[in-house]
Amino acid sequence: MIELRQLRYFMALAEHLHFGKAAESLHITQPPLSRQISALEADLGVVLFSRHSRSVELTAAGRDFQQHAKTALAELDLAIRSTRASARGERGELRVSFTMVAAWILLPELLKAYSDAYPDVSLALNEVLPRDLGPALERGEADIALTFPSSGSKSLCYRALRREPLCAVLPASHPLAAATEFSIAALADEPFITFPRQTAPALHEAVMSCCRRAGFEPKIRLETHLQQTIVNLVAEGLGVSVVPGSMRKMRMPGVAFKAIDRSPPVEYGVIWNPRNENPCLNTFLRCVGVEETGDRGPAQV
Amino acid sequence: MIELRQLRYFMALAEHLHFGKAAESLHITQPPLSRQISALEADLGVVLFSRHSRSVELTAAGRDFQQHAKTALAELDLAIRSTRASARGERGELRVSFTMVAAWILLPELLKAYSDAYPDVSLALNEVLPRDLGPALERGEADIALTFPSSGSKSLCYRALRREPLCAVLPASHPLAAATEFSIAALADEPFITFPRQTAPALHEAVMSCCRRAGFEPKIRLETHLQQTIVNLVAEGLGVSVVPGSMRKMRMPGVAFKAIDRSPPVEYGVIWNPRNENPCLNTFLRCVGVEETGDRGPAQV
DNA sequence: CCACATCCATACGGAAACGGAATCGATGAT
DNA sequence: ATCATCGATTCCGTTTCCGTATGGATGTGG
Repeated sequence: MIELRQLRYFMALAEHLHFGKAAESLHITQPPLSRQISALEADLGVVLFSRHSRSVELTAAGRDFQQHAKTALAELDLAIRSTRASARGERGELRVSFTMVAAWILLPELLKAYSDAYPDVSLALNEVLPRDLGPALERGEADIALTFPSSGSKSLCYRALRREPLCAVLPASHPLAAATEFSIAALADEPFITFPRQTAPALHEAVMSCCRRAGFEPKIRLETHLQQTIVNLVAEGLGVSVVPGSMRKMRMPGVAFKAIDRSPPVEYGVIWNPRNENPCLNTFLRCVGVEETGDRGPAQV
Repeated sequence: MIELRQLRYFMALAEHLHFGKAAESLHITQPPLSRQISALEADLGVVLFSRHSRSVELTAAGRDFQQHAKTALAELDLAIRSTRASARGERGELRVSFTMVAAWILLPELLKAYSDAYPDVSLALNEVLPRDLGPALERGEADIALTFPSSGSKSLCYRALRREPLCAVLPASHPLAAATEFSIAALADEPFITFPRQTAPALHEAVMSCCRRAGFEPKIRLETHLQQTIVNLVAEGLGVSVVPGSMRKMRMPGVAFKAIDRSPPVEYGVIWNPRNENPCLNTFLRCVGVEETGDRGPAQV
């Protein structure tokens, strides 16, 4: 059976066309080289070199073998370097799941920084509902999720990356839309558009405490999952809402955003599965400033 | 240093994802397989398989390595098969030199038969003057020559393949052109266009003996090397000539070909260098019906 | 013409690598 | 709790490989 040693020896001899010189370049002596070349020729059943009295030269078949062996060895070298890069998380695939809200504030800058630092990692983006992030990470269908803190499984890790205040959103036609002074308490009697609690418990709690602090319990008229759908419905005049401040970036016509005094911060961050062995996950976490503690503790919710 | 054995073992394990089954498929026991995989991982500095309690699976880097290793092994297999084919003369390059005259009669059928039988041999055709055939073969610049017998070097081999009679060629405007009865003796006083003797001694001798048998010595007006140039000059009315019968195929307007009674045959064949190691030469010779006697005797001239 | 140098092939001995049998340790299954 | 499964480890006999020394063929220079 042919071995790589024989190929390496062959390539050296094909280059030097002299057993002594080739052996020297391989840091071995001449007899082993002679034997390995003979063994290779015997395995192939083909004479690769014609040994004349004063010269060694490649046969036609030898030149053919040299061509192919060169590409085979190059392919093998590529395999080694590529695999090492893969293991270092410098190449491969990272599957990023995110909710639309996170996309507005976190996604662009994080992905820009990461793909600049690791251009050989292909990014597979997938926007999902907040409630689907946890299961996707658990099942290994995604490597990292960008969203608010999740009350998901205890086996996932979470690190906060950004905080921002909430803001009220109301139809542009609403009397309060043009007011210079705004207090959330003014919305006490307005119909609210919110989302189911289990979709994003932390965000839901922030919205609720915002209202309670102003002394009222919101009257919920509609519930839908995605924040941008909420803004869309507000634009249609169906109600008002309280959403993360970065939703302003939507620049949706027909709505007005209003800052909320002493708004509780809503937090965004990354969630991942510590059992995930994708090396690109480590490079990503390092890139976004998460020091890997190595602990596999549960997510901080 | 990585060896092919490790790649083969790796591929088997990557396929079976079970050390016992993979070892069985390799006709070895499990311990050596474990060791070789470990050694491969150590050489790469990369963990290729994640061994869990009840399952073995490829890591991301392992999948990457599998991809590249597969193509590298395929390239190597291609190298082996291609090299063996090369050695059998089933692929490679055959450099065929020939004179124009041989091209009319020998070249098409021989090359058709050969390239049908050996489609992976690329043919490099090169038309040369007869006097250059021998040196080209001697210097290894050509593998085979199609021409008439050469008085060239004693180190070359020759085998006859075809014989044909000579024929006279004269301008269409010549009084003899339309004659039904023709004898070469009628050209005794015509200016002849021939070629230098050393260009093709055997053919030259045949032409001369043709005339002498008719009782005259040709009056040579012009000499040029190539037979078709001779026919061109005859068409211009510069003289007459005696050329191989297959020159009729030129269908040159302005000339008439006349059969010669009891013409001495002119012979065509192949010339090659017995020291030439190109395996395609052997397949070519076998293909055209030359049994290789293995003797390295001089050419039969 | 003969001694010599060059170069590849071959013979032999020690070292390293390999494969096989037995065993260990960990993990699920019954 | 017992057993079965599976990969890792240990130990040993065999094979393979490398290095030194030598052989054999060829070309060179005195």
